[in-house]
Amino acid sequence: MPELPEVETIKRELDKAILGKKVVDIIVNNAKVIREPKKERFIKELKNIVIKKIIRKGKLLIFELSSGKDLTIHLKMTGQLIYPGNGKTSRVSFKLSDGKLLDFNDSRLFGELKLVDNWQNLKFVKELGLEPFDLTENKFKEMLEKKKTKIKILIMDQKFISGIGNLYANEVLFRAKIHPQRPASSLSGKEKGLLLKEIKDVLSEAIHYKGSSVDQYVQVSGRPGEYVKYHQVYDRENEPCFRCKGKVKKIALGGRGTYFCPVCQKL
DNA sequence: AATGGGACCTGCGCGC
DNA sequence: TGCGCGCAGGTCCCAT
Repeated sequence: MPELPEVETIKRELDKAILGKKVVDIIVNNAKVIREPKKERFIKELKNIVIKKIIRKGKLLIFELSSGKDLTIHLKMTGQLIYPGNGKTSRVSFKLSDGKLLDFNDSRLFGELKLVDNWQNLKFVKELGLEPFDLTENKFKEMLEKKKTKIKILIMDQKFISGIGNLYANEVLFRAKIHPQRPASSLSGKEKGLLLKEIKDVLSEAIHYKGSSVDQYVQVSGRPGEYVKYHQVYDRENEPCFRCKGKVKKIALGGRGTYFCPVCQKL
């Protein structure tokens, strides 16, 4: 499931691979992933435009185009961007001016491609919380103060803070020794500070290792990301905690698999 | 207001 | 072996 580190990895690779290139053709194998406008207009308005700039906001990728419009890409759970692609399993392929394909793969069809006038006007973007790296300790403490929500649910809320999904939420809380069901406002000042530090540290490390290849995520090159090796709790139910040798526990929280060490992370 | 559940989807792994 | 089922989780939507 691509979260901030995976999308950032993709963004950096795309900067090197396709920036400044022209889209010369669009091959649509499944129109469902094109959310707006309709397929015909999407193709027409993308043809012969140049990719001027690539931006990441939370888990969203944005291509700013020479036409003045923007192409936004949300990978959701199983989206992949592959370059150079072969077009074989793609939902949509973009043929570029270098003759190569940029493939958008997405087995589950949750992903979203949108061609919009201005990405900043998207509701999703307007409501998006701050980037973790833009947060100061004081600001973060203030944000947590009145929130009674369970801390894990809160840090996965894209309106609260952008970029953290289920995998990294589990990892971050383990490292900060905070139980996922703690009410956000119950954290001490020290815990809040440590939580923000671990959010930044874990995300930075994951970017360094080019993301976590669980499920379908791969880099643009098709290679896996290496951060899985460093996971402490995610997908480790009943395996020993690396810190205390207790057993990693799995519970459901907000319908999502939640992994933690009940010894290290007290309620 | 905040929380919980379902919907959207497909592929995989499990149990029988 | 093969089939059917449950589960995986990002986001939106609806009900309570």
